[in-house]
Amino acid sequence: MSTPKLTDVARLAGVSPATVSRAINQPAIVNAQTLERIQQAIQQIGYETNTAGRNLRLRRSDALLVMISDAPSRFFSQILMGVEAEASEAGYNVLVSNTQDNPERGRRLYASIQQSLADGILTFGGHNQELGDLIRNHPIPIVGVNEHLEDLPVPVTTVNNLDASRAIVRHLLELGHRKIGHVTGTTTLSSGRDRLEGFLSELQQAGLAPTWICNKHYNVESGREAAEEWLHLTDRPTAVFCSCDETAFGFIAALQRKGIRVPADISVVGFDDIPLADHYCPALTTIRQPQRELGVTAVRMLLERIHDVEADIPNQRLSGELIVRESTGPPAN
Amino acid sequence: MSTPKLTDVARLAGVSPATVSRAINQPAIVNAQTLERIQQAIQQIGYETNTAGRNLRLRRSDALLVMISDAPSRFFSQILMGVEAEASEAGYNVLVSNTQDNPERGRRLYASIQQSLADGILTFGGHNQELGDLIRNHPIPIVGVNEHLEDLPVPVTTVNNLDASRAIVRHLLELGHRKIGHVTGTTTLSSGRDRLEGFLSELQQAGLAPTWICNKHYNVESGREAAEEWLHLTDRPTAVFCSCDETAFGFIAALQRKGIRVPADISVVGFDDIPLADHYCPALTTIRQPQRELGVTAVRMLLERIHDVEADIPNQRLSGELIVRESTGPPAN
DNA sequence: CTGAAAGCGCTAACAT
DNA sequence: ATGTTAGCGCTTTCAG
Repeated sequence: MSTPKLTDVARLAGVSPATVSRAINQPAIVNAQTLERIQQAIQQIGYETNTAGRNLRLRRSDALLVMISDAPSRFFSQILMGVEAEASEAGYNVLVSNTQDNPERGRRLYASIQQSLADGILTFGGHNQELGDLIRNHPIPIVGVNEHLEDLPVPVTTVNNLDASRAIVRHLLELGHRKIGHVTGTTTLSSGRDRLEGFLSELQQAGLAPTWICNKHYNVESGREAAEEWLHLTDRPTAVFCSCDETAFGFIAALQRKGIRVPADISVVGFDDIPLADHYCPALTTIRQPQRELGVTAVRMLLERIHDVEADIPNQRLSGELIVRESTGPPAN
Repeated sequence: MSTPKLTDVARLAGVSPATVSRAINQPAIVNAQTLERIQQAIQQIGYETNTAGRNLRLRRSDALLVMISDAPSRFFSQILMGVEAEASEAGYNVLVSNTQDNPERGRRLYASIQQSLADGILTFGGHNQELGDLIRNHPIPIVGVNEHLEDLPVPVTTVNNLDASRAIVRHLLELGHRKIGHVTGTTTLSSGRDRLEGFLSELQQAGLAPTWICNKHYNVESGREAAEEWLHLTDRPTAVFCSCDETAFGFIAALQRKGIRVPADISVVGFDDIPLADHYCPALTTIRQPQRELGVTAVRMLLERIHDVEADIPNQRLSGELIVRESTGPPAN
């Protein structure tokens, strides 16, 4: 005998299918004894609601779609755990898809919703033109994570990159540094721009100009490349804010290879606080991002959006925490 | 007007719904001109197949479920990318779920299949009793990744941990090391046991006994703890094989903090080849795991399994590659 | 090669 | 409080 269905439960419990459905979805409105009988029948027969049947009837999917880019290393999994936990809590499944870089992306996203493959979409990273056009024409439940989606009417959750970067600069200033540099992240992404802006504005507020701005991306290689540049600088900054931990590691490793000591010769700060940050040598001063919370928040916003696509949902800025470790100290002379 | 359905296309094209269905699913058997007309109608009206409707009818889901544990850092995302790519290629969606540590896991897994939420399951890491009982009673399409599922009749794809570990030991022997130690991974996992076994067997073959076995887990902290132990050893190994890169980093960092130089004072090897390995100081000698390929292979096996649950699918052992970098060298004296 | 009809499993009016 | 009825969108026999 194949998988039991609602009808089987109904027959066994001696009630109509509709009552079983009610017992499952609105137990409150069904007679206590009947409910009891139905629940026993469900147990006995091992009944499980068929998702396809329910979805077809309800015209929804109980699923959230997570769009990721091809570079999921940057604490993607941590955020995903938060997403999964919160979605699961709310009775949603999590679909993962990687068409981020596909030009056809916008159309496919929309299709996912339209064909009730997913009830809402979480998108990591930037966007492309197609997506923009699409969202403007057809409001679909969609929320951005980590990065702003330019001028699109899409609510977004991010860490407060501006404040965090300012805190870093303040920390370095307090240590006595006056010549401070920044290895940027990807500045086509809002996080990269915000971190740069925070860096610049706090410096400016202290009446200082940046000693060095090195335009790079969020990865280890960038750190190594930045180190090469730094070594050739005539006026070297005594402290450098790297836009993410990986970049900081690449930067530090390349410098150490040349005999430069951190923090004795140069102070280095990262951003993210990946697990390794605390165990590097030197342990890395950095910003702790609330990764899991980012995921949780994103899902909450998305669920609101699903509930009411037109709802005005404000962007959420979660605060990062400065973690001071060994990689920063007073300037050399 | 709401989302167009098959009927709308049919009406527009002046054919029956059945023909439209055929045009979509078996274009070959429908008249070329009719097909043309239907395709135009689809374009015009912007039709997308409704997944729930199709799934209900076909009693399947077009989805694969990925079960993950709460510790997804260990190159989880990389493998997931491989999974996503291959699944997507085959027309499947990827669901992510995190009930790994939940004792109710087995039941829920089975439910996922039964209620056609997913057509098959990919499970990362070990298993629990419930899952075992379940699989024995109800064969469901399920494939393991990275770790063997004990004595369960579940095909598994892993890197060849034995051979890789042997290659590491051989490399160290060739450098002249005779006192070699191993910081194990989690030995309740098959990968941890296999790496240990490979280590031991290759040493034995060289007529040597292990100088040091330190029982730990796959994380950075383990590396730090192992370093503490190493420092208190009276007979210190001149080379240590850490069961993963993160452990190696934690180990190296803790040693460097005490003024021990790698590889001058001690050689260290990792396992995995995470992006940072090449950019650490010293760059880490390690085993490169074919992460993406692991994901791809797992999906292929799972699809076979879905096609025929009883099919006899052999385990796949992918080979790892020894990458020699700076963290290993000849022994001190 | 195409159409008519039935039904996958479920839920929500509407009726009692 | 429960049953009856209809139908979500699709595919697939079975006829023609």
